[in-house]
Amino acid sequence: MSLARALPKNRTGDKSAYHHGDLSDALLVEAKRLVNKYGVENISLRQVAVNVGVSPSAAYHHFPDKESLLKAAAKSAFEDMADFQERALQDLNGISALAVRRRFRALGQSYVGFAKKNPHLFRLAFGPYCAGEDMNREESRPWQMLLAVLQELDEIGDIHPGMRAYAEILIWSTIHGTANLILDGLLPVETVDPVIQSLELALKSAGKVAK
Amino acid sequence: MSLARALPKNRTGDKSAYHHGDLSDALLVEAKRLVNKYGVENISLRQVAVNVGVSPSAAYHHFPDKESLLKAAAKSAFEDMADFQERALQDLNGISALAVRRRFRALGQSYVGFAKKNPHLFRLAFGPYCAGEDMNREESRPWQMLLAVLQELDEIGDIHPGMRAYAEILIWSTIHGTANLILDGLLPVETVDPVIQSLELALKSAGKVAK
DNA sequence: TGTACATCAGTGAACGCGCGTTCACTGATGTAC
DNA sequence: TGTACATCAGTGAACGCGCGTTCACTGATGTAC
Repeated sequence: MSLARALPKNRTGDKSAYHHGDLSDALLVEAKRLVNKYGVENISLRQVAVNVGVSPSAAYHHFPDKESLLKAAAKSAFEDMADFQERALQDLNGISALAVRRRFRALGQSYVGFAKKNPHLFRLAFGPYCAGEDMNREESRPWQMLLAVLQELDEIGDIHPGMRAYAEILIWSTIHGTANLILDGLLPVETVDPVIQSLELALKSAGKVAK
Repeated sequence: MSLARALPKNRTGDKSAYHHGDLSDALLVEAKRLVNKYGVENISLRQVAVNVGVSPSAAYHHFPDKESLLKAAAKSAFEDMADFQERALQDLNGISALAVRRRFRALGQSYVGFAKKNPHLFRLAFGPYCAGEDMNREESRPWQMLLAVLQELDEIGDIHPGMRAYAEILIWSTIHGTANLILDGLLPVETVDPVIQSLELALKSAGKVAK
């Protein structure tokens, strides 16, 4: 019995189960696992199937082709990141200015934190397999979380009126850029805190921009 | 005679030349061309060689393996971007505050402009083939250009002392993030100008950040 | 409750393919005398 | 200037490989009567 075969084949643990039970999900999970380990360009449908304990052709009953599987994985990875950020905010309740600012920082830190912890998943979530079509910024959870925290930040007077309009986009770009540059080895991890602090500073008080 | 064979084989145009003349460079150029057309994960050493009019094995006299060729291409793509930015600054001389600010904007715009124009090359330049080892931020031309312009911006009083320390990193992160999000289809191209303007605003005047 | 049968979700062999790389080779070039 | 020869930079056939996908199949499941 091969190692791969020894993996559980279904939810109920029925050893002789011919049908997997939740193959669709199992393939997705294993695909993400392999992507995170080797990078999206280094994984094969066959490997995913074999690791799940199923023949490669079985996957075609659940996904029309490899690309579909990877797209599903990308979408799921994006949600994983949103979960990760949500967990980071979980214990930071409170309505004090201090609490609000802590939430703002946690949002940025968790964004970069997820990328650092799961670089290949992070790349998958944003790369060509997710971008476009059904991926909508406005409706994504990370975006919504950012909107909410900025709203709070605004309410405690931490956002200068002149900075309000493009605050979301400025912040998202900055944090996303920081995450990417860190993954590329072009910025050290330590830069994330100063960057976030600079953003706070920038939001709080801004003069008029010259022509 | 195949189409590929019809390509010029050397610099002097000698039709019957057995030796190419500058195969190393030709491979590099063609590799970049193909990457830019199909993305780095979709090109093969063989295709590069054939397009240049040479047998696949010939490449091994110039690069130990495919990875080396791609690394060289990545490095070259990065320099292409620097060239692109330099050209953008070329006609923006002058020492007036207005001229300085124009240069600052041009730097950001050309960064995103290059990415937009050559998305796959941009990704190659930053992806896993360039990151790390001999890629040094401090010494890279884009970084040096940014340093210079920020210095100028500082001299005309457009940078609040509190923002000076991390200005470079903040700006690079932001512009890099904007470029990436645009390529991913998560931000429209039009956001680049507001983002740059927000940055200017942010730099110019910043209060103290609360604890 | 038992049986017939349609449907679902697997198997496993096979396909053709293009890939990176190796190897023995050979034509062209440049240098020493 | 001519010749011998080492070196350089190509060729092309071959290697083994793993890939995505297809196909005819079959075991398991669920439903109608």
